[in-house]
Amino acid sequence: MAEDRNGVRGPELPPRHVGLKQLAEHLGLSVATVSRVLNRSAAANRISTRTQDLVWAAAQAMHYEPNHLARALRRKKTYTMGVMVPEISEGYAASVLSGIEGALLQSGYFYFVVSHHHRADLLREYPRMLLSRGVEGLIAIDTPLEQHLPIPVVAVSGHQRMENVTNLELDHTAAVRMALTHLHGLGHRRIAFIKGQAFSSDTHDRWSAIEQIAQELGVAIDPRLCVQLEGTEAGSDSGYRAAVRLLEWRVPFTAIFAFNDHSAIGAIACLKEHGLEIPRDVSVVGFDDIPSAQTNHPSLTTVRQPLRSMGETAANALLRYIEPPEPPYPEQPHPEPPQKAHKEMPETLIVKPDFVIRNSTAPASDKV
Amino acid sequence: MAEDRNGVRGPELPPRHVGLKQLAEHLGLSVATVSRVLNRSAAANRISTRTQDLVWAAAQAMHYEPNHLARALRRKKTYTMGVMVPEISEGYAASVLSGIEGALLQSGYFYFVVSHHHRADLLREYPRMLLSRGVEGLIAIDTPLEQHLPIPVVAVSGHQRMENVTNLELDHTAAVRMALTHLHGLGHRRIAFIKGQAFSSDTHDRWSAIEQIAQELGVAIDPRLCVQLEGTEAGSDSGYRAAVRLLEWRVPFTAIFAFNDHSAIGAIACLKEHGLEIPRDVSVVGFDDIPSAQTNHPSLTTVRQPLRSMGETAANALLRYIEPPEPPYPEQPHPEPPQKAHKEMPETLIVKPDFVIRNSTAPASDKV
DNA sequence: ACCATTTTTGTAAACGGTTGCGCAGCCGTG
DNA sequence: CACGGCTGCGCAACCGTTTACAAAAATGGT
Repeated sequence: MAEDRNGVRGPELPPRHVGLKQLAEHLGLSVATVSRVLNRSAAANRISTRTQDLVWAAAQAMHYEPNHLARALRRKKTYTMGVMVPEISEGYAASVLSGIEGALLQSGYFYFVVSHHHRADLLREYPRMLLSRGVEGLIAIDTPLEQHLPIPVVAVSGHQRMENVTNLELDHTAAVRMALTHLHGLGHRRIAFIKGQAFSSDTHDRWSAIEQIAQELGVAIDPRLCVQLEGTEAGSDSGYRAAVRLLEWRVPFTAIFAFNDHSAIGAIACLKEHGLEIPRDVSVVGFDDIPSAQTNHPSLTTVRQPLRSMGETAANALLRYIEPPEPPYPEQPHPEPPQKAHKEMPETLIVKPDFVIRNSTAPASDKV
Repeated sequence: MAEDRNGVRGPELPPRHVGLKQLAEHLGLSVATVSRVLNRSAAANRISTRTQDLVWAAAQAMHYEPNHLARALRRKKTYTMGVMVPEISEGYAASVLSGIEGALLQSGYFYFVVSHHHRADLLREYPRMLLSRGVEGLIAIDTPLEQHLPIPVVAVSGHQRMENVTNLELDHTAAVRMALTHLHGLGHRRIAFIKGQAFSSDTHDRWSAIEQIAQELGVAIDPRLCVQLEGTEAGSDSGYRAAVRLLEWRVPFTAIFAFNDHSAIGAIACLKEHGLEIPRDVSVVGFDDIPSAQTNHPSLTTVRQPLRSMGETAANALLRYIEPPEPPYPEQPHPEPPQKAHKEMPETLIVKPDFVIRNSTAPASDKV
């Protein structure tokens, strides 16, 4: 790796990698000067314009790239965030990630992604490893936080109130109101519910909202029409199995409100196999609006979580909290006092869902 | 951020963050000794067992976590990789990512993900930024490489032969052979093709394979039955539009071989709207086997790319190339010579596809 | 021509670890 | 008792940058 520092094979032409040292040497200047110029440091006004130009030119010519590690070590600023997700492949996390990525890279931040698979040891270890690597903030997606962390955290779909963490939550009440109002308006009164797995952080809040809104609308919640998802994988199978259990009770219902689109799709598959037609016999409402929601047959009426923009929001919230005053250039001769170090972290950020009506819901029938 | 190094508010109890320095001080030892013990460095045999125990105990007690940046700077080893993808959300990349993640983290590596969106400037900048951050290797997913990089690269679905890069390719010939043999066996002779976008690195190779296999099977390729995907977004819309163009030609066909599942799903939606039934009137074969392939209606017969395992393979190939001899512990008193620094990088790694037959294909009809 | 400034640049100490080398003791031996 | 070798550890340089401080050079005033 470091075998030919002085070019073993060729006549010593371009150094393996130029550092400030090489640059300075080549220019006949000190590293300090070069560094100051390249950083547009405050003290750079005091350096002659001629020298500055020379430095820039040389930097270009020699393809100087600062060593981020050294810089981060010295400045105590890594421009790096950590992101924890249950797993990557699963659509939900990927969409949020994509939003995070957009916002972070735009601000010059990179990020590490780690996926615990709800494994307790990883949930404990990863935050420490990330800290050790100097992340300045953490975004936890659908991930339970254990210890208090010495850096700001934004928890997407998180619910625990802790110091230093901002929870970014969907407005479940609004979401559920839209869904149930829709069903209620179509005449549905006997509604079955597929609850989320216990480990999913949204499960509890969503259910509370359901209880509240159901009461508002005067819709009874029949315990025999409630099933809970089982298993830890993300596919639609668990929704299928949930529907099987629902049918076994033989309690009639005209609609299902599923915990997410995956389970809705699974449930629909199951109902169809049992000779029921969707939405004629049973209406189904999903949640999330994953891509397959619109390609499914029938296409899914569902509550849309604006996942991408939730990711952006999370990242931006974190950035706001971390970033020192000046964005890229501190040019402006601000006469104001240097501004508070960083904004306060709000305890909760609420994001509004959308409701998209497709073909899996229709007026209630009495078939089932 | 560093305001209360000595605990402004409380009586100086636990230092903000313990470093080797604090540890050593507390133990009455030199940082050198502590470092050697904690690293199980070769020179640690020479340190008394008693001291070692003390060091470990103190490290535990004081929650010492080494600063990864400092360590990386000195050792010139960052345990970090870079991953470039077109975009994250799109299923393909996400699945591969998940495989990469598994393999890398298992080996103690973290990774940065960046997504160029086929933007030329990003394709140029990102590799440099990643280098600057000290990544030891790069995985490029469906991403054209421009410059030669001074680190090993594995290109998933990459095709350019360059120094330092290993291409991880699907065996397109095998894939196409399975798909076309299947259709041919069902009696299909007039087969339409949806080609990939020009920027997708698989497009060209896959098409070559199609030409080859079609000839082998004696299936004619009618230019009027070939359309190319347009647009840069990943959804199924472009497949829909492709099917529209296909129908406009009014040249009869009994099957479609789509470039990927997304476009297959879009095409199916379009055909259905035009009163065609799948697979009775037209059979459709997809490619990739994304999750919606099995929940789609009808479920998709498709070529499966083992995306997750391709990610794993890519990561492991990179690791094999980078890792110095010893995995975690160099315990064994190897008498052999210290082994070649690293394995040669093969030019290409081929991965075999699977073929999964579902409900979007059936014997040829003459309806269209 | 000389001193007080004001430019312009250099010196060196960090940042938090790793590591080559060497210095004390202690032991056994001739 | 002098000497060589081992054991157990510390000194100090180094990784590539940033930055407080100071020095050198240039400028201006008298």
